[in-house]
Amino acid sequence: MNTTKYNHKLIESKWQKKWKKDKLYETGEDQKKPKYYILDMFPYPSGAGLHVGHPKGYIATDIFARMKMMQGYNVLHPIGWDAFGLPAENFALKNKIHPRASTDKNIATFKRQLARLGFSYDWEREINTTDPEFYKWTQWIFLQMFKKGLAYESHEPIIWCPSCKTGLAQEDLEGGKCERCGSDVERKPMRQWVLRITDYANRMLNDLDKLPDWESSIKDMQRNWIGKSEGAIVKFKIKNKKKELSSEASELSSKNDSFVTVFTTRPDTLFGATYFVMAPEHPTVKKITTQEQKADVEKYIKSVGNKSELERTELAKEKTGVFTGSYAINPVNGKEIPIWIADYVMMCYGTGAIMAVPAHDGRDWEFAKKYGLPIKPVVVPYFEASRDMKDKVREDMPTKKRNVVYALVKNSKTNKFLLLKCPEYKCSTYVVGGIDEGENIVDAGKREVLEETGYKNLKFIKEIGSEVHVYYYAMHKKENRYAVARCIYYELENEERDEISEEEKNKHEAVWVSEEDVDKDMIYENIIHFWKVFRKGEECFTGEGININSDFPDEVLSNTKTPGIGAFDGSEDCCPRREIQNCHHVNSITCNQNITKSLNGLKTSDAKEKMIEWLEERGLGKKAINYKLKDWVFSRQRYWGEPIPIIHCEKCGAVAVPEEDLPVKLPDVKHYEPSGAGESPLANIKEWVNTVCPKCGGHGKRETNTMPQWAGSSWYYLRYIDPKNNKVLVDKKKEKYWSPVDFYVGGAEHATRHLIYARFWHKFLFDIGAVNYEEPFKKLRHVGLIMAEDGRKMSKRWGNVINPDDIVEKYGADAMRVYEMFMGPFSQSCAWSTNGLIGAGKFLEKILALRLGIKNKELRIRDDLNRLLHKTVKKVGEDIEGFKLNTAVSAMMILVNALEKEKEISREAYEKLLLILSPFAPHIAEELWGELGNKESIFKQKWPEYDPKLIKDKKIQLVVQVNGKLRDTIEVGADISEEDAKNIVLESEKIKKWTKNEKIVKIIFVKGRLVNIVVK
RNA sequence: GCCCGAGUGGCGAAAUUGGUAUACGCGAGAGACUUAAAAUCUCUUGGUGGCGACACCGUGCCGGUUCGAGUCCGGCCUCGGGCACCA
Repeated sequence: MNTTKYNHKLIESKWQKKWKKDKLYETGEDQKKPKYYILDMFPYPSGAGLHVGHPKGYIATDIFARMKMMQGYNVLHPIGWDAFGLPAENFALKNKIHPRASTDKNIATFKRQLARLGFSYDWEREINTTDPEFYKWTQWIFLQMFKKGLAYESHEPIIWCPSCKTGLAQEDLEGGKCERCGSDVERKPMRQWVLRITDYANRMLNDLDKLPDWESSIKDMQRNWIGKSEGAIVKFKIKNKKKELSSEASELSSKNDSFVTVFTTRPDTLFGATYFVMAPEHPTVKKITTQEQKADVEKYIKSVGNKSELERTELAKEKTGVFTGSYAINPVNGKEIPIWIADYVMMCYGTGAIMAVPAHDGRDWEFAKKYGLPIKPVVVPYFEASRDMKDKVREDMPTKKRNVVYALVKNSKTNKFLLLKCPEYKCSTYVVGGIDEGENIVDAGKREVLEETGYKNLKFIKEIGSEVHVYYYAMHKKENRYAVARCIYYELENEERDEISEEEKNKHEAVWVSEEDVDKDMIYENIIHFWKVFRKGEECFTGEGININSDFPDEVLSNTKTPGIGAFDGSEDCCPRREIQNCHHVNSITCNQNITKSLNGLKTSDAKEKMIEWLEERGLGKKAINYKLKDWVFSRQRYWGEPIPIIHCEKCGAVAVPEEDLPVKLPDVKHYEPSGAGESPLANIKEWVNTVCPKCGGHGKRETNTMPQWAGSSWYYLRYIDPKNNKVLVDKKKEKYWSPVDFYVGGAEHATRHLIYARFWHKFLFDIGAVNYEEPFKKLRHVGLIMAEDGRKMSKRWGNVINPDDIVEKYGADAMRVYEMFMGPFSQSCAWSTNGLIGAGKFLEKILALRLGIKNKELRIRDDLNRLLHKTVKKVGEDIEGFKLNTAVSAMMILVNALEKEKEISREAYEKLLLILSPFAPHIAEELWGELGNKESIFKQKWPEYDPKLIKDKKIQLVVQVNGKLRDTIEVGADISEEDAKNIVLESEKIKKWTKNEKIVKIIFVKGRLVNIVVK
């Protein structure tokens, strides 16, 4: 190589062959060395092959892995194939080839494409989820779950994709449609296997806090997905309905009444429950609908059934519903409230029924307004003076309760509002005053306006919102005030006005303010609150506050005939959903002997607690936690997946395939199209299906459903550690050394599926003692997409796909690697730019050209250049560690630009440059390294070190500011003292210009950085 | 509606976490080499004013804290991602 142009094809293939031959990237097993396990989310080998966006993450991990190798770690950096599942099967169906054949072909393509980029994967550890030796262990894990009761059969309606002809999990939906084909999905009752992931919901949620090196956005997404809500379940008695409705006669249900249970996060608002709503599919609906309402209800249920899932959620703007004719009894006040059905209540969340509190829930409010249902406020906003202010409540002072009126007055002629400006507090308020004993609030407001502003003629318009409570310390009265404030809105009839007293004049000034400026100088939240309510119109109050209207009536308190806690027996009409019935998370509050008679005056959090206590004492409800996360629907009625290792026997039921019989191999079939009848194509292979029951030896039939695409990926990272072990899924000693994955990199789209499933399986494996750690992935980073040059996603549809093969062919693997790292922050999505790629190529060519200036004999490197070299070594190392690969590249560019200006450069400097470049551009670095006469691979070298002493600048540009504005920079010694700096700075002509006529107030000195002269 | 994240030149983006805003790269313009083009090299490149040194403005918008704000606080606007009638 003599020119600056280099033949990338030649050197890339040369070194790829050599590295392979020398087994350079074989994983070390010397457990005395520190280990580093760096993992990419393994690819799904689709038929389309790779585009340039796919390898971005692999390039980054490869750089990281190579640096760790050079730093002396045992590095595990494996790759494999996630190849079961719908996409592969649909591809095979479309192209009329067997999925086995198409999958093998796709893998070969992917492998070839990846190999060209020169990755340091240890191919000895390659895995493939469709390999029976691999999925044997996927099946084994399923069996362990089955044995622990975590895998169970269910017949509940599930999401069904009519186009893919299979059941799906909640996670397989995207915007209410099938994530694979975009079809509208249906609900279909069918037999299915389900994994009890909800049992792990709380642990998965809490343990997120143990993962400081995960991106917080992904943790937030998981928290959101798990969706924990704390609250209570409450039983509502159905009026005039006896237990004969119940399908089962429980010995605990000695009472004859029938109940419906709701879940609520706001038990404190139970007194405001003025009606009751069930989901249209709720099993109890049929039983409680009265004869008169039957026709309406049936018609409504039918109309809801015709709506797709999507219409019902996203597009349903207006709420609809219908009265069932029955009433429920509100347990806290004995009131009869109508039971409606409405499709804004979902069968799939909570208990499928709600208590409606229109005063404090937006949806209930909307519904109540539409259907004229009563709205009863039971919580009011509460404000306490904030901590820093002088009016903070004082424990040592008495408290006086007062009823207060806020008078909001508008002059319609000028469209302005009357406010009082208080100079003392630098704020404005409405006219505010106490209501005298026996005085009407409207009159009180008028009186106050007259006294404080002199305006005589006001017309009452309406009251704004409901009352608010304010607690503060009244300085002038030396007492705490608990004010119950209401706001009355008046309009000015005419501008007739009395003189007001001098005293009032001094306190505040009456001003008229336009609508936009009303809240400008308002500082008290309680004052602002009413203004917001006034402007937005009537809205329900969903926040926290103080309870009102919440007295337990005597007849309810004295009623001893309340049902016991035993009524939570899970009987169907009580609570049809398992999550609630068998809720493990219930904590009983210890019984309180004092009878609670009212929740009035309690803050929301206290009111919740008290209410739960009250309900629990009477067996009317209990504390409960609900999750959005649903159990994982785990069976697919399709061919291309791991067979579920279960045998059905008429006598013994579902029986596990004995472990020694694993794997249950996926049989070869001619026709693998899904039937659509809710059976997998495997059902047609009689000789495979019919078998012997392992338990009784009688006739058994194999389970014909297969596992979903996400099964293998839920544990594959463990198999890399010990890929050929045929005794256990992973040797526990090896696992202890290599686990957890130190660094995991992949797409953010896996935040709520793969990463939730894998954490679930891992925790299960931990529980059964198969692995050593509770969490699989220590550090997680997500890779940003590469968009096409036109800013759209790369897709066949737009014809904007760039194939890495073409890029490698034309510009070389190294240029592509450097460019993809340089294009922007790793996790951010970014558009491809061919010009940018060419720029990266130029950078490599510059390095190539530099070698012509190398002097082999001793060459003293200039101090400033040497400093830059060491700084760059430091920065590149730290940036790789912090995954700031774009700035690592830019740092190297800066160094190269500086070296380029030199006529001669030292061999040592050049070698250091090559060492830090090598993870990014392994082929060219290895080639140049060899060209210098080195016999051993550059990747066997030690990562270069920098000298911290050398890095320190001797001279700095001292920034000189006057009043924060840059006026001069002066070169000084880096360790200049404050005294010297000030003296030098004040001598500067440029600075004198700005300071000569001014008075210097003070001088700020920041060591090694700047001087700021403050003048007046 | 709720939960994240982000708004900096013509573009991709930097900024030692409160201390010279726009590093590095791309693009553009001018010049050198060339018969010419490509490639390569050199210079210029936030805006306004000025021949100029220089001055003023400038990190989505408004306000605040500070000697000093792209960075911190409060209130908006816009875009991206996730969830979504979640009771």
